Amino acid sequence: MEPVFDLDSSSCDMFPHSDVEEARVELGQQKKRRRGRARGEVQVHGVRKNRRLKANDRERNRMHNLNDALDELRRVLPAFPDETKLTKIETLRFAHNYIWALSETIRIADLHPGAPQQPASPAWSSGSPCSSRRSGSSVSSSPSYCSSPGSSPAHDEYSLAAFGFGSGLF
DNA sequence: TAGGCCATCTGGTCCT
DNA sequence: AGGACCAGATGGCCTA
Repeated sequence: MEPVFDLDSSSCDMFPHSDVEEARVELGQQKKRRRGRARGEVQVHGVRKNRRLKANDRERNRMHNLNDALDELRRVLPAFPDETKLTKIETLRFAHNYIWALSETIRIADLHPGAPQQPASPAWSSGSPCSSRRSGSSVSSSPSYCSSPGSSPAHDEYSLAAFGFGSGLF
């Protein structure tokens, strides 16, 4: 039922256009092969096709910008030695927890000006957010992640666990 | 091989 | 009218 188009071959002549080929070459140069739904699955012609191709281009750029922003976010988050890159959802959740933990640090410092403070950026000596993330349990279903706006990621302790360390990421 | 993650395409909707 | 944003669909890559 589903039309099959081989994107890596030139057998798809639904869009036998040079701009398509250029995009393919460009993407290839960018180390990423074109993936996902085959272009030309839905027939579009003339001006409409042109608009579609431009819209695809913009959408691609938009997603690239979004990914760049995510990379920026990964860079300012505490790094993990020899760790693989956080996934998108992990990055967002970790950032959420991290911000919360920093806020807590400030709050506690305000409450107890003289007391020694936990470092805002603890040394990641043990555990990692990724060590368990690909081992069975889904990140998105992790029980320790709190998505409700008013509550904290970890209510009863301020520790690495607050960042999602230890028992799964979040 | 199944499941997770991701890039891309696509059409719809909203905004300028 | 055209661009931005969004969600669904699709299929490739990778790991357990």
